[in-house]
Amino acid sequence: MAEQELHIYNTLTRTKEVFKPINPPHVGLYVCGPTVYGEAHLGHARPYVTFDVLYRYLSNLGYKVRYVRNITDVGHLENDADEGEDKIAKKARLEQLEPMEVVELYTNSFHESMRMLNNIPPGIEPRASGHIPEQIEMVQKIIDNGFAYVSNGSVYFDVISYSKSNDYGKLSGRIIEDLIAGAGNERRELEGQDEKRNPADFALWKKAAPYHIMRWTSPWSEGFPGWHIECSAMSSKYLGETFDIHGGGMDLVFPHHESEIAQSKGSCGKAPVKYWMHNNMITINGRKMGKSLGNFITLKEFFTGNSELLEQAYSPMTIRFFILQAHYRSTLDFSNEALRAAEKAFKRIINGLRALRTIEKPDVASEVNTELKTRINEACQQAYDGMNDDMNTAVSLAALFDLLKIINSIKGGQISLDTIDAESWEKLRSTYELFVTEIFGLKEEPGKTGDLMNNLMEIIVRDYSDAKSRKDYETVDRIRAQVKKEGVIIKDSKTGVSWDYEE
RNA sequence: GGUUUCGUGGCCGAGUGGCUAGGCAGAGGUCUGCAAAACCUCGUACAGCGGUUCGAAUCCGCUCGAAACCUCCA
Repeated sequence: MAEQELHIYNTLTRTKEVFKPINPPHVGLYVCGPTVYGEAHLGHARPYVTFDVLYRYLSNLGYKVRYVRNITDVGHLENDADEGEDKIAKKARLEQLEPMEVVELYTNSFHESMRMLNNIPPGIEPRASGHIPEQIEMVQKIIDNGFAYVSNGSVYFDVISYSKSNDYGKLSGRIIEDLIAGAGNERRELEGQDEKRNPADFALWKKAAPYHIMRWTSPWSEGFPGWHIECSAMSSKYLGETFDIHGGGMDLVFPHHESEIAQSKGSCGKAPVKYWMHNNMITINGRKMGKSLGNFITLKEFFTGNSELLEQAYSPMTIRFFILQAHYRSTLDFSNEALRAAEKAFKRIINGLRALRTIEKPDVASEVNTELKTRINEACQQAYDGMNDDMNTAVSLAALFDLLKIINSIKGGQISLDTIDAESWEKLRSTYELFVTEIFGLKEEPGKTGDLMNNLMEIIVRDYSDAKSRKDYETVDRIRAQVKKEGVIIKDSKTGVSWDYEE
């Protein structure tokens, strides 16, 4: 059915490329995970939903995907403060908790949010703190190769030395001379700046200041790993020196991913990644939602509605759908109105799924409607075309809405099943089911459709239907009014009676 | 200051040389004991000004506006 190849936009080449795995059918996928020093917010949901859909789609295409997403629990320097201080250590002091307590708290919370968003857990979720030896080993290799130097117990990557034989700045489109000069911009004087040979150099290992809590022994000092080395060390450990896809937010392109490339090439001489994929930001009032801007809304707040910026609670599936409605490389603007629209649209899609599952298709079609057949074929094709064109979920979703109209028309009696041939019906059914549940990962909201509820409603709906066929409208109205009190709506249609939760 | 990106109808959001995106909201209609749902119809939108072209929302230039990165950041 998917007769087109998957194209993905590669930040490295700034073009859409045909996706060809290095060792098919295996695919290595690495996504930068969270730094667990705070609650995950809406902005965090974007890459994890985006790359979850990629993971699901690749798997569906038959690839064996190894999906690795790290947990950053080592903490990095905080540069917006007066002093350099470990993020996790700082939070620990403020809350009177052990650093690893903070790490556990927010890691668990993160996992809970991911589970609610129906993201499939990565196959491997390595923690930076559990891979200190690998990071030290990699730093040593870079030193041995002459691309790093030790200065006062810290180790820095030597950008100038590296640039003589490599293109530092290729991924982010930066010009090395500008970086080396470090002039023109309003860079602040950062701690340790005087230890560097050049402002563009970045830390591979930092000697711990006395107040720094998280520290490990290394050949150079008691300290902690630099800002970018964990991803390099862990991705190469689990996916090999060169792997297929590396994903993350656009804000990580420089310096994080640029430095990952440099570290890998500096240690083993190979470029680490074939396809770099970056999702765009979620904005609020036109500005990036971010920790440092203080304009973020946590996922938990969305789920509970407990925020002054929110007019109501929004379910995890609403959030997921909201993200899917835009292309991942576009900015996506948050607003209550947009969320409410996503909520209603999601509901329609999921109701369509429920309807679809109740439709029984007779084996024979009396008179086939060729126009309808074409419409089904085109919509199904468009669903795949959208995904194949750099994962354009917005286009695929539009195709699903076209299929949804057909499903609802069948259910509502406007289209007769007799006019659809068996093959087209099966295509419609399987495509809709596959895209909604498997590829987009949308599902009925948990707790809303327990078996008990379904069974009880079955009884009630039967009485309702009986009363209706007797034209006992007094009973009909009474039943409807009673269930409405419990937040359930009974809906009549030509093909039967169904029920749903009230808005 | 440097680099890059963007500006689409009331809102969100695809598209990127000629062909209806889609969703939400709104208007009208069909169906219906009523209601809800569903279905059908309706919006001639592409920041502004020039240019290229038979033809531009889509390419080029300028103007205006916004954002991201250059510092931890999804």
